[in-house]
Amino acid sequence: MPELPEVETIARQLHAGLTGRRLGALTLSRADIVRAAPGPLADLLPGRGVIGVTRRAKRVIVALDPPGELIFHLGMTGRLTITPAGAPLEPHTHLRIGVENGELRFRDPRRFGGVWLLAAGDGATAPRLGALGPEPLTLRLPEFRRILARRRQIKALLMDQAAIAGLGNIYCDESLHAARVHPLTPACDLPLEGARRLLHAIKRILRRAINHRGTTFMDYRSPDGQPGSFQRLHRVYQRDGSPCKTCRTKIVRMVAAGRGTFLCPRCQRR
DNA sequence: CGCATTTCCTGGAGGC
DNA sequence: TGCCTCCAGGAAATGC
Repeated sequence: MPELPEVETIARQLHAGLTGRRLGALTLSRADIVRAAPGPLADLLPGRGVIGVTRRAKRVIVALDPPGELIFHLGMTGRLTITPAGAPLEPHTHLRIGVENGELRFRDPRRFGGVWLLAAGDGATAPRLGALGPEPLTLRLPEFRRILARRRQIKALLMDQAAIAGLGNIYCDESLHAARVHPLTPACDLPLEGARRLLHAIKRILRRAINHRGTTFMDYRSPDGQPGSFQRLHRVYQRDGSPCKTCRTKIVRMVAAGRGTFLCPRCQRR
């Protein structure tokens, strides 16, 4: 499940592998993964150059010349790889684009992900590419406090991409535990010190996860095929029944914001 | 407004 | 071994 650190890892590798290359032949095996485009990708992409690859929230953005943006959202099981030409085709490969050193491939078994081709700057209004809140890594405390100023469960708020963009279930739970905040706490009930702790925890955990190339539980691999390793440093996610690494109390699982949610009932009191 | 539920989709896990 | 059912979840839509 690619969240911000995984998408950052993917974008960095694609940037290294694609920048300065020209896009070639295109094969689209499942048309419905293209969520928005001004016309057929096969007419619009081949021949264009790649200026660079960046990340915004959980999206991979390929900047094109002539100008435009090819955006990938990976959903749950989406994977982007740069594959040698002629490598065996893996199941659920929906899109292939030739590049000089091989092929950019987009796979996504569950198809929660998708592809957008946009004129530069059109990102905010495209269908199924909803508005995004600020990036957590550069968020400052006063703005974070404004975001928190609502009577809404803190977990639901952190998961809402329109409030803060890029956190998903894993890093949300890990951050709440590190900051000792219960997931059901109304956001506006967090005192100044709690908000400061939570923001610092979010940033620290995201940075450390990026350094570990993200978390791999099942599907996630970066474009070079390697798994991440941050799962070894998880303190609550998927650890229900195991002792809290801080206080030895058993980690419990509950449902919050419609998602499996892991917490330490002692470290994270209501 | 906020929260829960449903929808999309497949592979993996567990039951029998 | 082989079915069957259930369930995970990012994000949007729907219902209360």
